[in-house]
Amino acid sequence: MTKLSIDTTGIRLHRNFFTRDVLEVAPDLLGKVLVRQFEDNTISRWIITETEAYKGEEDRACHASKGRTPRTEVMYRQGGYIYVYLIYGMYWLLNIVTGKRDQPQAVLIRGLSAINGPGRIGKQLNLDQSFYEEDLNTSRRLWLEKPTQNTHAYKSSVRIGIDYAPNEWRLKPWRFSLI
DNA sequence: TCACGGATTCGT
DNA sequence: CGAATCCGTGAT
Repeated sequence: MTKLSIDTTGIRLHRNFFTRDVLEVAPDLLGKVLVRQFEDNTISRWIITETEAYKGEEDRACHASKGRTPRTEVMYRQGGYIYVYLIYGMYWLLNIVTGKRDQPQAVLIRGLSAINGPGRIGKQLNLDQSFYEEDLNTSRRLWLEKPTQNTHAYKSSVRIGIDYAPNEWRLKPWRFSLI
């Protein structure tokens, strides 16, 4: 007798979800599921609880404000790629590229269920430079899923750690978190 | 080739 | 509040 199994995993989010404007995608990522398959094939899932939007060359808090460089190159691709970078020589921060091609945007994943702080996320997920430009559509080690039941309520506030940016950009309420 | 500073975190 | 820790960036 064959036993039927029910697939309880969510449905992977694909290109069209990420190719929208970052200010739509950043809050929409709240409640979605980040999935990491490690080297030993174990799979972990977390709910995204906090994000920040970085939008275009005009946004002085966005790395792309320095233009197209080897580091920011991936942000100019269409949505659905991973942008990781090392900060303070210690932490790999996880970003998701959004928007259409040549619209340099990304969402910083700032909080996950049970993991607070972007630096700790990179450590827990064991991220490194090899994740730069990882394709969320096809990757077997990192992707996102739409959960069977979603959460909606969230709040917005100002972004953190960007005191170097002029007030016009520093004060944008582009940080989103589940309530 | 060099100097600077950062989308952070932790301990004092 | 200061240290840890190192690479990308822009200037020399």
